[in-house]
Amino acid sequence: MGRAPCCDKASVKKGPWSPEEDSKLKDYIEKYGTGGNWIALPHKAGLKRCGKSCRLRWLNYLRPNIKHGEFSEEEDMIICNLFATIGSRWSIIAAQLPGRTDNDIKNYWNTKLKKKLMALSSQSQRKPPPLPIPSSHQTIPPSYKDCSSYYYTPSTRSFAGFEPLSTVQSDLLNHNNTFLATDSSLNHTTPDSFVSYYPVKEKFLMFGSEPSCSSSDGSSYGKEIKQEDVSHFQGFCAPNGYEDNHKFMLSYGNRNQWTEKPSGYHGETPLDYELEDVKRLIDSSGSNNSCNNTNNNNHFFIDESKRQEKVMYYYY
DNA sequence: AATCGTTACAACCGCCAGGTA
DNA sequence: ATACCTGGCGGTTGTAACGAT
Repeated sequence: MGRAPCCDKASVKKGPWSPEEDSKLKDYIEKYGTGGNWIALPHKAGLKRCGKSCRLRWLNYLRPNIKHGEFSEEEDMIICNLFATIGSRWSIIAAQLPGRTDNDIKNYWNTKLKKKLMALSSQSQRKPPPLPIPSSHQTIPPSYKDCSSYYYTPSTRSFAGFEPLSTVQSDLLNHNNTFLATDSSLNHTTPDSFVSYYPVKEKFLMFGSEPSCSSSDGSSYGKEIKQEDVSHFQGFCAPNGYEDNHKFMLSYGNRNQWTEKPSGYHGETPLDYELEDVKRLIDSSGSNNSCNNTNNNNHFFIDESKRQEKVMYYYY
């Protein structure tokens, strides 16, 4: 059999927390900790609240070092990056933003950031410029053959190659909209190599993941990204014009290859704004952005030198 | 000043994975 | 082996604050 029920829902208080309740909860946790049992905590602390409610109140509001107020452009950028990479996994995103909670970020995204991007999107109702795509599906611009990946700059209509751009926590990618593949068909069987696909409506978007900072207070809240969890990551996908039948450019190690849409991929998009808008937002924060988080527990940092290279897309 | 619409955010709800009896 | 609890998470809702008319 299991444990006793967590609380009698009929007798617990709901709704906004009063300053007295906040004070009781804060005092209790500062004195005794949570004891690893949120369900028992409210009774011990003299609160008529559900344990879940206490936990939420503590994590989202009362916990030390919680940051409230405006998000910086740098934070915007990190959120956009990670959202584009892993979707709405707010707790993971929050773990990269010191002092921010998943709830905070979720609210911020839903109420402000998404609209900001949508507004940018509506400003640019335009087709992408024609691209100098290689005629063969199996080739890449010759001058970039030595590059692990390359990207297209719309403003200059040019390509540039770049180094392996980023790493990503492997378990970040276990996401509905993400596909992992060790590509045996390409004889590329390094255990930690994989290809990942991130869809964006009509175009496809690949952000090199920018795992950065661990949670703000060193608590267990959020997931820490550990270096050893990281696999080298190269990924790229591209649409076949505006059709559904997308071709994907795979890029990993020194290999680049066009391929068919992966089986099992159904292409529902997590984003409904344009890649360029996201990119513009990221670019708009300027070149002096850096992750200044000095938390010594960080396992990651943002490599700003790679930021401009994050977005790659290709048409053919 | 009153009303209505919008925004921001705190809190709740329901689901799930993992743990425990 | 199984039922069920707990903690964690993402989605959604409720409401106070604010702004426009």
